[in-house]
Amino acid sequence: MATSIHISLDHKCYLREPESTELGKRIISESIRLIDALGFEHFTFKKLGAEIGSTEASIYRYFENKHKLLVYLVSWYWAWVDYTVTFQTHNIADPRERLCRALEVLTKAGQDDDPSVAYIDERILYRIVVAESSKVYHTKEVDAENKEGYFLEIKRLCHRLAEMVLAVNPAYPYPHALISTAMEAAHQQLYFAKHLPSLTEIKDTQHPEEETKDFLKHLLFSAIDSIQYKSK
Amino acid sequence: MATSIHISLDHKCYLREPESTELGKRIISESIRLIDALGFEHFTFKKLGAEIGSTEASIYRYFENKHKLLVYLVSWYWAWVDYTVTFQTHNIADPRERLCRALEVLTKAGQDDDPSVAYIDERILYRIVVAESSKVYHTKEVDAENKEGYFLEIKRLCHRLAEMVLAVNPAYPYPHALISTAMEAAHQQLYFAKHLPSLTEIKDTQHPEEETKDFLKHLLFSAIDSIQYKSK
DNA sequence: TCATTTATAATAGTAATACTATCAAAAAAG
DNA sequence: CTTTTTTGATAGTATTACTATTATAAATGA
Repeated sequence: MATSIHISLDHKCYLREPESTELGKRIISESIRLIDALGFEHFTFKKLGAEIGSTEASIYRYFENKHKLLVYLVSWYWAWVDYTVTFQTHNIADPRERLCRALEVLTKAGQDDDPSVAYIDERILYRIVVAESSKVYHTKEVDAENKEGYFLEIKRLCHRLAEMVLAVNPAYPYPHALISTAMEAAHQQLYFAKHLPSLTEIKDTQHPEEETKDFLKHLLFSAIDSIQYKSK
Repeated sequence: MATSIHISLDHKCYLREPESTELGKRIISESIRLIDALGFEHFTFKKLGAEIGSTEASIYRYFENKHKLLVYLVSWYWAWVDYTVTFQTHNIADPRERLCRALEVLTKAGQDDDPSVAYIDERILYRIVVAESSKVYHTKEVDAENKEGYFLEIKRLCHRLAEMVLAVNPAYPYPHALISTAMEAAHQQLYFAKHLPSLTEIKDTQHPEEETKDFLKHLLFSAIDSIQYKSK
């Protein structure tokens, strides 16, 4: 991912497009740093304003509230993973290998050294996604926000991966459920490894992403393969 | 579960034991109703006070803040599931059948018609757990709260189920990861079925718990069985 | 039973959060 | 170089998340 790419979202969770201005980009890049440092509940627009040498009021011109900013960050992340999965799998003919590669991207999305967008630190963003992303849809407003298209990016990726599952075995009956479970588990297991280690065999030392990938690979392929293959 | 049982927690996330007084019990039973109705972010002690004809200040004598109240509710839920799993599986000799039964309890914990504790509506509590439980450990305070023992109940259940996995196949290398994934997925898939249906094949119509159970049963047993059996 | 401890209700108050409004200055666009 | 747009500075409001105080009510215990 050496050349610069552009990730655009399928919805407008913002008031003003943050990538269109200098201030907007600073809001994004510093909010990533600050949410990671403080945790989402302790993060406020006032603190962010102080951090970037601007004011609360100016930030409110870009995002209605901090929840919508989180939606933006998480949606951006899923759009980026979707792009990366597509890019990394497009010339792989074998369905099993393709799904394997996709799982690798999914579990190693936090390892990227070569950021594709200058003002977004993907490694820190990944930590935010692991720790906070479930909050974007665990709200009373989930149905209204779903209608607004706020979750299109994760749905698109889920569907793409589910199709890869079906390419391996068209008879597997729960491709989307399997993938959404894996997408959540990829983050959860890393979080558990770090904070609640007795809930997982994954160790936070060494290469937790690698171990998570192995666990998920085995989980997915045994589920897919234990259904007798039937072509469409 | 006809006779009354007593669920006690392994930690003190409260200031005063709520089950020891009339007010304490009203705090628990009405907070369950109110969190379900408003969602956790819109829920406040002031609103709860109004609901139960008491005051904010009185509630603060039982719980330091609303987060600790949620910890209490979710811990109670896991302790109750743990109790139910133990009760429902203790005379089943066959390891596979035992794990099956446990998975059934896990996915159908919201179906209980015959509440074991008078002031706790387990069906509503289950909805709260499905929608809000991940928030109890997704905070900056997770490590400190873990030290205080706030997550002992879920860890105990996870370990119990992991042992059931090992009883089926002692060679399976990720029993805790598998179970923690399943515990989370049981709730997530129900939530997705209701709010983000394109992420799952589970339908919210009819019997989503039954479908979730089938999905998880297949997922777990294919993972466990695809490792060659080796006895300890 | 009465004295004493303890729990609750009522009220008030503070600091922080989550915003909204106004207006002038600066920057960008035409 | 004028007009529009964006930002910064400031102020202000309602709500949240508490803490403190005191009077009363209830429970306890000698």
